[in-house]
Amino acid sequence: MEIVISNTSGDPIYQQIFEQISAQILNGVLPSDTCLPPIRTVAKELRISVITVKRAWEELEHAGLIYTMAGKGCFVTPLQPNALDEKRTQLAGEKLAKDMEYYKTLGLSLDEIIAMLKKDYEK
Amino acid sequence: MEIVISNTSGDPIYQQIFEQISAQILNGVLPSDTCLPPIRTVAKELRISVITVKRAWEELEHAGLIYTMAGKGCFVTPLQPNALDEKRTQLAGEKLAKDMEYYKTLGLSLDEIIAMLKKDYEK
Amino acid sequence: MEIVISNTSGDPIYQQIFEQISAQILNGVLPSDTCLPPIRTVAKELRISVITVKRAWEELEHAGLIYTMAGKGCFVTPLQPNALDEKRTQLAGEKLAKDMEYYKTLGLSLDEIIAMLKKDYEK
Amino acid sequence: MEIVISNTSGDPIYQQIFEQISAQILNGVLPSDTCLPPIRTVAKELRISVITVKRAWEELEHAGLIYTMAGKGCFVTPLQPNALDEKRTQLAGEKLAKDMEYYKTLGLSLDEIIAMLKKDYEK
DNA sequence: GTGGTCTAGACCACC
DNA sequence: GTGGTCTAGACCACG
Repeated sequence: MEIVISNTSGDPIYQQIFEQISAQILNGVLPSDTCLPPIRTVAKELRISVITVKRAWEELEHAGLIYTMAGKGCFVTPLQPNALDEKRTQLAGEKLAKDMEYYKTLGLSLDEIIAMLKKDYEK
Repeated sequence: MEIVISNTSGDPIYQQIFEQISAQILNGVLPSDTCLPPIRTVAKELRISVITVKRAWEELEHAGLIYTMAGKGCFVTPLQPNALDEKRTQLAGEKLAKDMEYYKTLGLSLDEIIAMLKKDYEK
Repeated sequence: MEIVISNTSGDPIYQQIFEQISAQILNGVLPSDTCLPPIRTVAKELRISVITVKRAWEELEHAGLIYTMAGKGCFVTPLQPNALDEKRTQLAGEKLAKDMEYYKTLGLSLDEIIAMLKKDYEK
Repeated sequence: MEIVISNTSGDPIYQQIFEQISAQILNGVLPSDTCLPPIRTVAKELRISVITVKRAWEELEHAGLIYTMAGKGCFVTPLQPNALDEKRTQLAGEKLAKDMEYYKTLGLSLDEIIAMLKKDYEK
């Protein structure tokens, strides 16, 4: 399990953690019922507050990606492969739909967008 | 000149204004040397604070899209068509590059992204 | 707007606040776009931490019952009457379904439950 | 004697056990002086800690539903049928009274509650 | 002035 | 040992 925090990105730390963990769950790196490391351990390793990690864990639980057993730890929710796929495209879809509006008001054509996309994807 | 503000989007108001005006400049709706309306007028019409409009204008000036003549008003910066295009793709490109990272960590393939893109674009 | 906190109930404070405010929104006591009092004010009045109030507000926002405008305050989300009704019965329904299981394992008949219900309702 | 544990319900394990055993005692499935299995056996079968089972047994004893004979085991307390009934309605009544408050603050009418109740009961 | 985030440190319940 | 809750106090962004 790997987490990288950027202090310059502007996004809140708990959200960066959420995005990275959720991605790892959704693309199968963290399989069902995997036990996440204790929040205090993560906090120490990342040199951030326990509260901040907990906040990220809460968002994950709220999104239905992990479940908590008091006194034991937090675990990856068992999800059917198609449920995983659904969540994955849903998460990406929301972001993409929001950005599309902006691209369109900028007057970019669909082809222009796709061209830029391909260029970026290879990096 | 049209601006629509959403209270529920979560984005700060000044940024919503910036995005909409900049888009109108970059896609040619607002041609070179067009005089923008006084910030007090805009503030009244949108029922928001003058400070907020000022902040948006500042961002526009900082981006080199408008220039201010003290006592006279704010005007659209004259730009060569290719300069316009460059800024346009630059702005879109920054956003797109940032989002791409997320799509990739989610494990989406290029084809999947393009498919979703096409679907959204038609709406 | 009235909030009563019980330290003996065992339920966390933020949840008590959430339940009371959500109830007031759902039964129409707090109409659309009502501005909630600042979290610091509520915290002072209830003699609890700002964080605890904020936590309750977050849950309300997550439930789609209020929306936040940074720098201005928090407001009741405008909802169609039927949407209100739907949320209301949904919230109650979840709790009720959970309890029903227990009543059934206790071997209570439907009539027994209804009888107790009527007796309690009048209090 | 059957016990089912849910890791996702959020309720503590010892409480889940308590609710299920107490229900079985109160509705007569476990008659007077029945000997409960040793806590170590239960712990093994459910793959949980002995401490957790012990905790549930303690709650049962505290509720007057079982009694312990050191070195011999735990047994169901002999209760008159009407005493059983009393405890049963008392347990259910406490829960129901608590929930009623919430339903009422949500503005649900008695008829609405009963309607939902009937619908749920059949499931 | 408002809310948004992060911190450090404490106490409790559960296992 | 684990997570759950609450506290007080700080800094920043928005309006």
